[in-house]
Amino acid sequence: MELDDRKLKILQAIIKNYLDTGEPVGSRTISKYSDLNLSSATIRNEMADLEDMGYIIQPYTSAGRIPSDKGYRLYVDSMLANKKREYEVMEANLIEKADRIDRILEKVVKVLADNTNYATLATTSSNKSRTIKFIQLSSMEKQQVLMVLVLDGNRVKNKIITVPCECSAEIILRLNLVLNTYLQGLSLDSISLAVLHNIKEQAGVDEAVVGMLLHEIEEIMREEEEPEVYTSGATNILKYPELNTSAHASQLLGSFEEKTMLSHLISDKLEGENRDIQVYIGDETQVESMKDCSIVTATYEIEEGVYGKLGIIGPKRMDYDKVVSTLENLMDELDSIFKKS
Amino acid sequence: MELDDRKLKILQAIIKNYLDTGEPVGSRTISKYSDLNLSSATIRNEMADLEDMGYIIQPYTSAGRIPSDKGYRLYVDSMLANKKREYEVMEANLIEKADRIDRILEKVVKVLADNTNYATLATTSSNKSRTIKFIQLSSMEKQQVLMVLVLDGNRVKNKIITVPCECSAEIILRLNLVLNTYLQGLSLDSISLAVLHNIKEQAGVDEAVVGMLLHEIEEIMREEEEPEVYTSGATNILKYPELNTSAHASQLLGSFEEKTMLSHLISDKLEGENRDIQVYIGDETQVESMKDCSIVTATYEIEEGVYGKLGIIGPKRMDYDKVVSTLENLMDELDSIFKKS
DNA sequence: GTTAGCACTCATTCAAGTAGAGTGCTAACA
DNA sequence: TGTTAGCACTCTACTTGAATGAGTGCTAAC
Repeated sequence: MELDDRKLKILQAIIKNYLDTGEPVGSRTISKYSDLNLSSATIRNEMADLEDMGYIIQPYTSAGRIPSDKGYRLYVDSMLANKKREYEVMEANLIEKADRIDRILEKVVKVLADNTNYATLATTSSNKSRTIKFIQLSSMEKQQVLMVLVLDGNRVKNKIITVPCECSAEIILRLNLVLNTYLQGLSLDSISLAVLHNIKEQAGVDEAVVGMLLHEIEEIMREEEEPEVYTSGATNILKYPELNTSAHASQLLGSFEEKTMLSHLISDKLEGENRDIQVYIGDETQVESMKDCSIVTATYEIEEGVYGKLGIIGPKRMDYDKVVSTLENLMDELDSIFKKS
Repeated sequence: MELDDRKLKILQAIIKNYLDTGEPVGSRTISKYSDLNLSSATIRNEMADLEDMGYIIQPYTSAGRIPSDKGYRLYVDSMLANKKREYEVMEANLIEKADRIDRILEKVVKVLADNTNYATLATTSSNKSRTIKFIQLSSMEKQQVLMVLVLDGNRVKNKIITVPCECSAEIILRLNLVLNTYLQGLSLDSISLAVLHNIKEQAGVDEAVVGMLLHEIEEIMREEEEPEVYTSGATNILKYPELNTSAHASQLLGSFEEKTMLSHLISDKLEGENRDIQVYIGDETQVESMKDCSIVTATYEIEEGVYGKLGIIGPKRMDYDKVVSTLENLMDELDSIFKKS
């Protein structure tokens, strides 16, 4: 059997209607509210075909039809194909005051969640190791040293370190010089033993102290390799009855608190793909608890070659059209923000 | 009518039972499972009295009784009175690696949520204005300056500032000196115009730049006055059927994303009280959406005279005993951590 | 003061019945 | 040959009513 034009139109009508109502769609509804001018009987025949072909499902005998994952997939694909980039005005006063990635992303997920009424998340890049832009040690009181580490993308990390001996101003100064000289521009992977050796040699202090500092630097950077996850609007999920069957909802929301799992969710599967928008429907998410959800992800560029992801999680019947265009819009915005900085 | 000993015992039995089951408690249950050796009929008489006195409620004719807010209140008060500080071993490897308040609190709320199975939150102190411990400017590239601000309690804030002109190393050095000299130890309120004047005079740079820096400092400190809120275990709320009526749950969880509201929740009402543990039952929380919840809060000391709060939000029938002892335990722990640092 | 007994109340549960939406199939029609 | 009208059928959702049982209040007896 072939999916001819009429079948396609009927399928689209079914999906559109289902997206609106969340209820199974009957033949009469389509016959009445579409511009096909066909009787319900004809629609029924076609629907039977569409069901045979796997695009729609009948939850039980004599109920209307709902789209299957395959049906959604077709719909989404055709939508992505002739997307007409209709820009919405989004209150994107993001740039102001948002001087650091974490602030920006916090705001982005919030804006996104408010705009779409779905759950949203954003991750910073993983895998790609960050490089050191700048290190600054300052002696605080007694044996405490404040270390500030600026990584590329202006990610600032700081840590207060208690060192075994008191450090004079000169020592701190020297350490700053040495550390910056040798480490600037390096990523964790590219710090060689030779570099470490040089640092220790030229630091002019107790090797234990230097070792400690280096250890902390390593730790901070390792930490940074774990992508951070920002979420918002998790409770939006409760708004969709089909996801709000306490068993699922609770599990789903739970996973929003366990952020590590989420980061895998949207990072893993996108490795190496192009930076377009991706849509995962139902089982395609590969996560049991999300089998009734869809995930839409987008990639943005933090810095030359360093990517982060945005994700939206909602019911399968999410408003793909709006989500995609919102994401596209935001993605461009983010790109330009990061390129500027 | 008087609340004699027997009535009290019956009330306690009712509450205990209700805490366990979440179901209304009947007279027969009490007669059977308490050591009072009274028939159900007698219990019924007493229960009628207790109801008249407002300690228990009958949800509908011929249902068992459930404790009223007033009943809970009595129970909690008597419990707090003869509390025997039974320490539980809590996996409090908090101290390690947690060198900054935010990390500690993040961990605390998580541990607390895992231990109690309720939703938890922690706020840093508000109102009490923080003081500047240390300022460090560093010139990054071009016209960007990294400002690191250490406040009391070792709260480290940083911001990258784009200044209108390039700053030489000497200028930065001088600015550091001047800013630290004049601002160290001051809170936002105690920075006088005279101080500002002195700084501008001695900075030796374009007044615009100094103004900008001061402005940023002010902003950071203002930001810091807004207490930050850390939450965890929000979804635990879904575990309690009486809170999981979609209407409420959704609103309740929603307020967990709106952290500002939460901070008021546990900060406002405690101003000026002693630092004991406080319990708010039902309407006492003063929040409509929490009228079926109880909140238990505890105060910990970040630094001499600076307090933060911990809060646990659960159903009215929460295990007050456990919650209180867990909080007490944790509170001491926190106090000692912060005193050490 | 305590208890046994009894009538009464009311939520909950289950089964049966009804309404309605929707289908599949067949026969008629253009 | 494709389309449509009509009809019997299916299945869910909703309503109704009866049975159940937990629990009470009241009264009278101990």
